[in-house]
Amino acid sequence: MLEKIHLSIVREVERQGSLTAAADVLCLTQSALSHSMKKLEQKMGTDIWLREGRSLRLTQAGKYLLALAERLLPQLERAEEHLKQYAEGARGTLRIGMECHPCYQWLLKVVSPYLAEWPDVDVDVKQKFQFGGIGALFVYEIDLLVTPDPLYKPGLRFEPVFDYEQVLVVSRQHILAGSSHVDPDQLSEEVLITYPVEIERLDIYNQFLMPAGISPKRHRVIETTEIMLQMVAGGRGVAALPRWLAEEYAGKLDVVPLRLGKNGIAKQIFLGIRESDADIDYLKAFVELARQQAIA
Amino acid sequence: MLEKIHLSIVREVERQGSLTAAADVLCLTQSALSHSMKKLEQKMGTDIWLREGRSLRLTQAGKYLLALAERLLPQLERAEEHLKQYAEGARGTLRIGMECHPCYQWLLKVVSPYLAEWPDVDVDVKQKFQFGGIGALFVYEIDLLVTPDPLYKPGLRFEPVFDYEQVLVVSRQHILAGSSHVDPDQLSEEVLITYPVEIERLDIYNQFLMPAGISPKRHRVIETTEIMLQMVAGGRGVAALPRWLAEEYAGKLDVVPLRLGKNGIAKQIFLGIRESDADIDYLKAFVELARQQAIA
DNA sequence: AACATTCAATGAATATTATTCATTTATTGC
DNA sequence: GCAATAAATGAATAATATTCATTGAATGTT
Repeated sequence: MLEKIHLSIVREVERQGSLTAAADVLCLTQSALSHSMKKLEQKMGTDIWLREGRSLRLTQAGKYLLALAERLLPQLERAEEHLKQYAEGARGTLRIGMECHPCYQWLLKVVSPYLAEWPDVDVDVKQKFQFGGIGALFVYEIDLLVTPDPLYKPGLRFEPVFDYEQVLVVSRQHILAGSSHVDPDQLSEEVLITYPVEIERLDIYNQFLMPAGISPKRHRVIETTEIMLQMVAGGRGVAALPRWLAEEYAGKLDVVPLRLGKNGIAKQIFLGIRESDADIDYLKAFVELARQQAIA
Repeated sequence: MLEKIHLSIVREVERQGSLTAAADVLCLTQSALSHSMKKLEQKMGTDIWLREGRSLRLTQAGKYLLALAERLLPQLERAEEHLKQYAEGARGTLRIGMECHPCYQWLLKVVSPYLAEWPDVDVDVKQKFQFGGIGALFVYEIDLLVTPDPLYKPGLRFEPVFDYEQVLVVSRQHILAGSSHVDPDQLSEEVLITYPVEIERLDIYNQFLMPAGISPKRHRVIETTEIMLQMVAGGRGVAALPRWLAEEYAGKLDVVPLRLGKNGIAKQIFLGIRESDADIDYLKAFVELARQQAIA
């Protein structure tokens, strides 16, 4: 009744702007699409498009179908790929979602031994999700979520794999460089460099600056850790990063880590999976490996 | 390539136990199913079933397809119904999920004026979800979630609609009936009656008894509010319920509400929707009506 | 051990459905 | 007003799904 082809047509017409153009992409004729959709409209008893002049505008029903298509087609397409992977003897693809910028460096350390141990599993890392990491897990967009922000909900399972301290990184020439720790007000005249994330999600804001009612002089956003640390080393600002990351770079660049507040900011990284995937061997193995890597 | 029919076959074979039986249900012949699946297996290059004697056992690829089928087919089926509803001039079905037992009584008060105001919208209430209410929202199993437990995540939007106090309900003959409030230790010799929910999710446990290290003498589980209150009135135990609910029954049954602890337990009901649904008029209207009802 | 059943697979025949081709109609831009 | 573009339509055809009739293998029965 409602078939995959209908969803494909609705999606492609939306992308291409016309039946004719969509037909080209789908390797069919305009006539074929027209007939297919006409039949569907008749069966369902409702129009999908309003014929306005020589173009089509989605009806409410059509919009509904479009949303359905955008949601289901990727899952079907992925399924086909997945089946072909099985055919090649591969186990599948482990799709990892990252909700935590600096975790990327840590992840790399886990992924390389993992790939060696599981030659028939591919790893794919995604960083952008329409509905956030949790949503991506729920809708099977990813299989594993790396996040500092776990969520104990039915259907999902989170496990801490790594503890670390979030520290301030400053240039070795910085006035604060020798201090045992920094207080919030010492940052009021600094340029703070962070990853491009909503402010509320930054620990240095909600656990350090905000409680003290302090704002930095300026806030700069930078995508990559390397450049961020280059900037810090050059005295262009300060950044908040995991201590292990800061120490790794301390050899190469003129940067030093500083404790945030007297007690420091303690953080954890969690791995989240769907409960129903809990006994997939190659997934379990990844979590296990991550935990070991964290200890080493 | 991978079509709806393949998913239907995999699901139905699993349900019926054989190709032949599945064929009957699907109004096709055994041969048709065999040919269809064979073609898929050839295209994908992987078997879906292992032929064991005269029966079929799913391969790993097959299990994957089964999971996909169980996930996608309901959405496709729902879509067909939905389109037909559009055809009949109806607006659609508002599927409400409930994660909060006593909310049911409250919901009824909102639903009846809503149905009157929106004659072309159907309302459907669900209470059981494989992946919890949040999961159900994410996978389009429901459109609206009624819960005391909101979750501010991208893709979802929660809104408080109703404040109330959670109180202890006891029989009018109970020794505590005259007290201004109850303390945790006064429940150590009581039978506590609750809805069938995991203990950790009950406020009376995690906000009242557990912090004090107290357990009730016994814990009984009852599905319906009426029976629960009948039991309480009969002196068979005590229950924790919203104050407004308790007061509603106080006229009919010999029960009295008691504050839990000196300050009482304050609760809120939230309505959650998908962000992408935020401008669907009949959904907005429901949330609006719920808020008004709460004030009245 | 023989026989009847049950089930899936298979190849060829057939029915069904999807797609194209050739046109028509309507709209838009020039 | 004319060319260009887009969708719809009906008939012809191609593609495909489905059935029919049969086989072979496994299971159950006497």
